[in-house]
Amino acid sequence: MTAAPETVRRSPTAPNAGSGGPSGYAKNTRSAPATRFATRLFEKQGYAGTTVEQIAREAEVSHTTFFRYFSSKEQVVLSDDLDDVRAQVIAGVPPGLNHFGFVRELVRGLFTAASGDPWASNPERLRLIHTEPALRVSHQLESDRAIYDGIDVMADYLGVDRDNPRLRVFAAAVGGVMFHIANELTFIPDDAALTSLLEAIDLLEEGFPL
Amino acid sequence: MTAAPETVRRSPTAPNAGSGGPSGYAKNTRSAPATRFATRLFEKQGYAGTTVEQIAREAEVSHTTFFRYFSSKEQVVLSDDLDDVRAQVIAGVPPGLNHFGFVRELVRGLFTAASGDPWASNPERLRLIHTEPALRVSHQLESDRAIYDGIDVMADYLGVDRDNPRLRVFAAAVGGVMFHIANELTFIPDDAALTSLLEAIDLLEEGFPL
DNA sequence: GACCAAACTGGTAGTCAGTTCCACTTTTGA
DNA sequence: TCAAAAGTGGAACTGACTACCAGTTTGGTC
Repeated sequence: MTAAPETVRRSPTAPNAGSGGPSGYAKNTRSAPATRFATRLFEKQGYAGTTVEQIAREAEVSHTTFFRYFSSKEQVVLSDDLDDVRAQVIAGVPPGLNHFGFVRELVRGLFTAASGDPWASNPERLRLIHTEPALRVSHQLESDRAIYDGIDVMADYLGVDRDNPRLRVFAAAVGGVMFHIANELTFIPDDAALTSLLEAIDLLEEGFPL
Repeated sequence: MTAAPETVRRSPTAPNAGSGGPSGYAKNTRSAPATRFATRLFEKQGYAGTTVEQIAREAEVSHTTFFRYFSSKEQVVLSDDLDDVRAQVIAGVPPGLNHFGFVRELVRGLFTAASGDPWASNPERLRLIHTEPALRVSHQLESDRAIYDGIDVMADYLGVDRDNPRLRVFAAAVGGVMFHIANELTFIPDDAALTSLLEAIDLLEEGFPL
């Protein structure tokens, strides 16, 4: 019955902000240092082999404080600060497209946003998400939530009912495909990766000839 | 560096087998009692509100023993004994179909198998998987693995390369769609549910007209 | 500059999942 | 019948995560 603790993202003044030199990541300014230390430790000792205690020690905070900034160990890796950018991308899709056009614009925009952000496209981060089951699972859950939100947005955009079963199945197919490709690619977000994503959407539109 | 503990499924003689009366589930005979007690407790106290300790006590085993039969708390809910049946279904798909035909047969067969198994189609079980984030996520991860295996099977069946990107994207789309529908439906596995699944495949084949 | 409330912090002391180790008992089968 | 194999429980541990609480820092305000 315990309420699921939502992703904590308070706005404290600065947990230890100065102690790590200039950040280098566009990530949340406050929690960036812990994130950087964590990534370094994971790289050296593996995800499971690194304790929250160690991360906290490196970042020179207590583990209590660590959990004030990240709702779980996983969130050090998963969380980014792209929510606003994502919202902008969604709002910026030009009107008049059909469902495939809408999705293509969305994919292009979100991809560009992610690859422009050093933390979101950090290769070690992506490797961890790809490799570590716990991370992969949570990441997938978050992606699912995003897709569910996306369905509503797309329904409004297209002027169809949010419960339209065809739309929902369409979104599920897109989601499945995007997620699959994101996991297949070693995921250095370059042009080739974007091309793969868009070609997959072409396949959907063509009804999957083999 | 700790190796991920694979889903434990030993074959012990009988952890407490007699103590619960005749099973009623087709589930693994040995672990069935614990499963049943667990389900009952989850129903009463919620998933998070029930400790492994309590389940073990109800089943009259130690918590050590509990973890010998289930690799995690989640597995009490998730695990089933349908692996053999699933393999039979896959092997039984008649030859000569194209990729859509193959998938339709597979869905039909797997659906029938699952709905014929009292534990796999147990409504409380499905409700828990649907409701509890941790369960939902692990379940999805397992399904992902199944789809990856399915890709290889389908590639062999169709006589195309296992790395064929079109095939892989196709499988991902099918997986996404099936999973979505399985989660949308309150999932009493009746004829209507099977129809929804098959109609979703039709949509894929038609290239998603809206 | 003194003062107060709000925001942050670290420490302690939990709970619970999951693992390891070991000694003991039961089952099995030659 | 007796030894190996399989199964079990207990104790002790690790690590994520929470609740509580007392102390410090910060940001206005007069």
